[in-house]
Amino acid sequence: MATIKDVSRMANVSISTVSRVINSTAQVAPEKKVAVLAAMKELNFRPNSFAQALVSKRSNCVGVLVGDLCGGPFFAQMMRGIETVVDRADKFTIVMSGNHDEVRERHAIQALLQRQCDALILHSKALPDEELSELAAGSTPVVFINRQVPGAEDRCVWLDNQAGITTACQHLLDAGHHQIAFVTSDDEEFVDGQQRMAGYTHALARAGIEVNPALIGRAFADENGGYVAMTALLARGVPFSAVLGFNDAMVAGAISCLLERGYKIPQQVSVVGFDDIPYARYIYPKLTTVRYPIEAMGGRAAELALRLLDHKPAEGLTLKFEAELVARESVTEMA
Amino acid sequence: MATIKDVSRMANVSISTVSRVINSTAQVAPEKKVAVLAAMKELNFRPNSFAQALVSKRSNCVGVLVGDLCGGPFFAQMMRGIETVVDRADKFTIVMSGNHDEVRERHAIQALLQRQCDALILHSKALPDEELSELAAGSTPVVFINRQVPGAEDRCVWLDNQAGITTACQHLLDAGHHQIAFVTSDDEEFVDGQQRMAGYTHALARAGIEVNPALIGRAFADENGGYVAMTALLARGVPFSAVLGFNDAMVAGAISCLLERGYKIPQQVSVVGFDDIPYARYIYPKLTTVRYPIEAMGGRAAELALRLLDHKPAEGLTLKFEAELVARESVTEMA
DNA sequence: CTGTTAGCGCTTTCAG
DNA sequence: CTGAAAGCGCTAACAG
Repeated sequence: MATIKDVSRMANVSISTVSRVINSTAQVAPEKKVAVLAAMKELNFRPNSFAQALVSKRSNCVGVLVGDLCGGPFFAQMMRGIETVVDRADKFTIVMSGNHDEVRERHAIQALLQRQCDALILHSKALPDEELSELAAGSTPVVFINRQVPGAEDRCVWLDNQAGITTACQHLLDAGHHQIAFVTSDDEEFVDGQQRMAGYTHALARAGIEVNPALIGRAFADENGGYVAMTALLARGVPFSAVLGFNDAMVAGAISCLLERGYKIPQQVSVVGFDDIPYARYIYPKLTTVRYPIEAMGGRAAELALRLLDHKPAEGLTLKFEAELVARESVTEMA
Repeated sequence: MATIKDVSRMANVSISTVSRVINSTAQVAPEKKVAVLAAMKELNFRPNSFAQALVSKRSNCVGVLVGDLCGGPFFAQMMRGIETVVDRADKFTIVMSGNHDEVRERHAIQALLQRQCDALILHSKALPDEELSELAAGSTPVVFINRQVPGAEDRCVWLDNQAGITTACQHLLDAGHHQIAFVTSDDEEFVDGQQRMAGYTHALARAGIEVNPALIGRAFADENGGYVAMTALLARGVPFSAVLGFNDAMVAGAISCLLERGYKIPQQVSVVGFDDIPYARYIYPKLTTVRYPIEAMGGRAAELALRLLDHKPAEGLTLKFEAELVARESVTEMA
């Protein structure tokens, strides 16, 4: 790789001058500028980003902690949102997976910090609030996505889970359903789970319906879990005309289970999911769901991070997002 | 951030000694070692990776070019395979998306190179062979995944597409099907498409069946394309008892179309896909498909890259992979 | 075993 | 407008 020295030699100028044209950090005589540009092209020169980072104390990288890129399209979409805006700012994104594990999340954050990322965007599920707010107090700007860290509310981009489920549930209520089963996560510690449960309870309460515990199925929040939870629900024999799901994945599993047992969807049971994963429209029948605007949220988090690291004011950036209903074919009016 | 100097001062040793304990690059008196370790912990010292990279000419990063992390689980799984082995080697992975676009792929590779990645793993679809082999001839080790670059065969990790489709098709043939439709990509330039088409033709030929062009549906290789292609196929009115798909996504779309029109699957038409995406088992009915071992392939590519950058022999690493049949419920014997 | 020293490639004062 | 020079934090000879 050619260095700045090679360029300066070939262009017959000092390295400072080369540096100036690289960074347009000061005026340079047009003729010299031309010579430098020519030499750069000739030598196929690319400034060494490590040397730049070392001296300028800027890596031009924003580090991102995700759960698991393979767990579904969720994090991939989030990354797309982030990358789009980071890219536009001519910076890089560097990702690490925490796999929802405390030790690994901590390790990943350390690694990101050691790489001197200029800012961090964290989707941490496993780390305690204290640790996170301590991090937020450090010198590197940190923004949290999908989590409300006490004391760092102005750095948290989040979705109103409760309102989202309420929307979904209301849609079912509006269609005349009263016996609505809820298939949800079995992780009691999981804040999203609590909030969504609250949304379900809230919507029902508003409609004057009491929650029937027998209509709540819990399992791991993936397709298989949805299948398992639905199997258990069916075994209880308590009738229901609609199913609300913690997420589309669980709902896909639940639908599989229902279909296998000969239920007609939506004729016999209506179903609504949460997330609007890309496959939602290819599930049979096309899934009515509530859209998790994760890509937009990722973008917003990135904008916030960029503002913070530029010491620009971050006012005017909306941090709270809402899930909107996407009506497709898995819900029908009660007879 | 504390520097090596701070540590050396606190531990009353020279920076060289600190460097030695950091890298265990030479023996250090036990007492001093203890002192250094203590100081490092006390100061929460993390070596500046840019300084390390600058002087040692090693970034400990492997760069990866993917198509689009959001396009489905494919690249995410590939990344998981890669990250697992890169992580084990205590190195980092840095990803960029090329979005199957020539200009962006080129730009991403340049960016990766400028970041002085120690090695590159490329999933390039858009760049011409020449450009790729030129890259491979450069000083940074490059391995290609999912593409056979002439002259760099020992750096290409690939799937035998033709054999995979042949396997899938044979499964249908074995079940007694003779009229097998093929729903495939409409991109004639696309090598994978050509190879899979060849596999279809080959399997049929081997069974003494002539290919009927009216049984081939082409469209963009995603779910929507599958829907479109199937619609067109049905419109032609040529009977078929089974459908083979270019990938699971297309097949999901095709199934949607069939189901909508009241066809029973697999009773009236058997279906087999290609890829075994995670959702394959949640598609209704559970999809019989052929597994694309992309995670394993990613891992293999990473192993190869690691060997290359360590100048270790790469013999013994299998570069060619085969897709294996995963029989589920979307195929049935002909009456 | 240990300290001194010379850079890695680049940015940034500071004098001209 | 331009060049010289001083580092950024670290590793790797090279002498002790």
